[in-house]
Amino acid sequence: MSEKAQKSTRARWKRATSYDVAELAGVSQSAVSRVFQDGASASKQMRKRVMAAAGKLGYRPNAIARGLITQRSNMVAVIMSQQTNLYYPEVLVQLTQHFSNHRIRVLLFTLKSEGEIDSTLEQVLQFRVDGIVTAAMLSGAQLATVQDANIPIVFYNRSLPDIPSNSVRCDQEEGERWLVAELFDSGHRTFAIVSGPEDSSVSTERTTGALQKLREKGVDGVTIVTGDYGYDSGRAAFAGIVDRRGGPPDAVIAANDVMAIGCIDEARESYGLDVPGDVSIVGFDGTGPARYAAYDLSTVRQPVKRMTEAAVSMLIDRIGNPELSAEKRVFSGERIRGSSAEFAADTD
Amino acid sequence: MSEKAQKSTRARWKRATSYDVAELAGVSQSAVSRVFQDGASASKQMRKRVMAAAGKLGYRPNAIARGLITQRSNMVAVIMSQQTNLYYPEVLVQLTQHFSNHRIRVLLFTLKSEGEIDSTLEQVLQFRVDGIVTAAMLSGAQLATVQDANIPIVFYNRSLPDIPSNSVRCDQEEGERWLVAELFDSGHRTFAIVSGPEDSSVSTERTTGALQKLREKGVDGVTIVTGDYGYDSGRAAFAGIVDRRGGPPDAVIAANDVMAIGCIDEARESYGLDVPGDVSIVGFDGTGPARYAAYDLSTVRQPVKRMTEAAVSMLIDRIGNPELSAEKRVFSGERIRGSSAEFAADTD
DNA sequence: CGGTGCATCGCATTCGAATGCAATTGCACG
DNA sequence: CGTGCAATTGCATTCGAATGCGATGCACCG
Repeated sequence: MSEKAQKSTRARWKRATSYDVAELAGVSQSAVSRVFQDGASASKQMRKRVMAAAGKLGYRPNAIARGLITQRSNMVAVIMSQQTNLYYPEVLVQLTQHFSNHRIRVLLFTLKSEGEIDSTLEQVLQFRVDGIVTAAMLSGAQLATVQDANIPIVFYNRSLPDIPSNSVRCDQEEGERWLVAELFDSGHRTFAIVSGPEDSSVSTERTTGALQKLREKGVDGVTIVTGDYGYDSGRAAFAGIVDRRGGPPDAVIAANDVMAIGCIDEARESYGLDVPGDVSIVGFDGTGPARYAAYDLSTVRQPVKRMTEAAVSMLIDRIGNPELSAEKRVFSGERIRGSSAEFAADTD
Repeated sequence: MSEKAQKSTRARWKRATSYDVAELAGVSQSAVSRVFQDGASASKQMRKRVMAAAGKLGYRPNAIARGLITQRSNMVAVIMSQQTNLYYPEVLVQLTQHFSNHRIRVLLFTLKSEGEIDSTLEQVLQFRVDGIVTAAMLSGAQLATVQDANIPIVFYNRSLPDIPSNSVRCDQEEGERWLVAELFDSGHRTFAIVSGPEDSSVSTERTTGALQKLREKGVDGVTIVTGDYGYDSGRAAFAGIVDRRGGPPDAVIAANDVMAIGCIDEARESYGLDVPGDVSIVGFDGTGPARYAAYDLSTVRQPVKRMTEAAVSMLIDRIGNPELSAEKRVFSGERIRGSSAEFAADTD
């Protein structure tokens, strides 16, 4: 299996090409090409001869060369902001899995900051990917660039309002409205919000949803502090809230689970508060740690599996037929009732 | 920016090529090619003319075609088992970042099971990647296949003993020895181990390291149960341990942080035990949740940043010079002393 | 036995950019 | 103003596989 010197002894090793295989098998290059294709016509004995020669030479079709002639790279770009990826590794894995079922590979692009998008997009376009899934926001001009290049694109968990584009997302606002309603109905009256980074559209939506319902319920005086989705920023945020209000609110609505956990730890450790006895804290995402017994968060779980499936099939449909009109798919999150639901019993 | 009909009105849209740009600019295709290269010679005015024409046509060099002629795809494959990726999303992000600094892109391959490696490897080879980083184990034959194809490969957190190959890893055994020593020296005498899946080489190494030190200290009667690196399996494992022993041991050594957390929750919730008062539980990895105040794990943090940097530079060196001999780099983990260190004070 | 049709195969061309070599230009200097 | 050298530029070829078209072979039918 590991025999080396097949051609020149020392000269730079060259990989076998379809011509080499053809020569050894005594057939034409076209024949070799056809044997390695799915729907191509080749006789049984031809297959056998070619495969034998190919095996002997360790030949493998060159996907690069194939892509050049077929105009299909069989690669899609997945663009993720650093944050997104850290909190939803699951998304990336699932996308990759689903694409691979269609014999499509994922070329990964991560962004340190939003400013990198332009240069990243340039790279994406150069690699002639067949499509794009982006979990980072694009400007209208950037989207236009992609569309000019005729590359199908699907937005994951974000969408450009009023611009025809494909997107798959979880209804963040609805989820927050539900969380707030639960809290209010179980007796909570004073609220604080820990939002994500300013430039996170997901965070903006969540905050909007929460405020909507709070206004509807007639709650005002809501304290809002900003975090960065990280644990430490959650702890800092809770301290900031207590500081600004001169005491803890009835409930804290964090933009994600990790910050919610940070808030809980800070409340318990630094302020000696009972959670959820003295203060209720809710998160969002429904990722692993939300289930840990020490926290048992009320949260909203995104249906990642169905969302990624949807994104993949939407993209693949559009790769096959670029004329398909734009479509936006919105999924409801799954409501997870954790310990904060006990608040009512404790206080009423 | 978004003007469409540049050529034929309805006919299938074709992307601009270097020939189109050359024609519009009134120069040769070679000139265009050279303008879009780094070290190529082209006069200032040539650059201006070409760039103007390119801008007008929305031209972008085709990385696929370039790869065909230069024999460099500027892509590397990263292979991860599903598990690895879920617990170290950080690794993937960092690898991608570092590679991108060298203008190299990551083509991602994830494995549902070990059985998929052969077909995956076939894909990897077809895409003519310039190199491979694998966080999944390869058999000797599989490694030979890759080496026959002359593709540099670096193993991440695993290595084939006695086979010359490049690897970067964290010294799992050393880390476990340290954890065990700490536990023993602070008075713990009875132990249990929660290992990872059978086919995880990382788990095997960790268990080995722990058993080494335990034997050295003269401890026997160690209960070993198997988990799958997940939270629930951690909880189940702790229950299994208590069941098999007829009571809790002084300390539990989990193969990763998540299972350690599962053990803690089970100990506290289902058995009413005080952790770390009644039983100490340690993990491994030093990922986010280990720091949460409710757990405050003693663990070993892998120096992910330095490890990924090392993997990337090792691979890039070997892409540039395939003759470089094999090298194995081993990093010590960072010892993190959590609450289990308090055990001594509580019991002595 | 001649004719018809289908499956199979080879030839030649194509995809888009890089590059060795030769031709040309530009410039400095004597 | 001629010579020499270096920087530019164009020409032609190359990378490796896919594919339209024509040629061949074979089976089957009347």
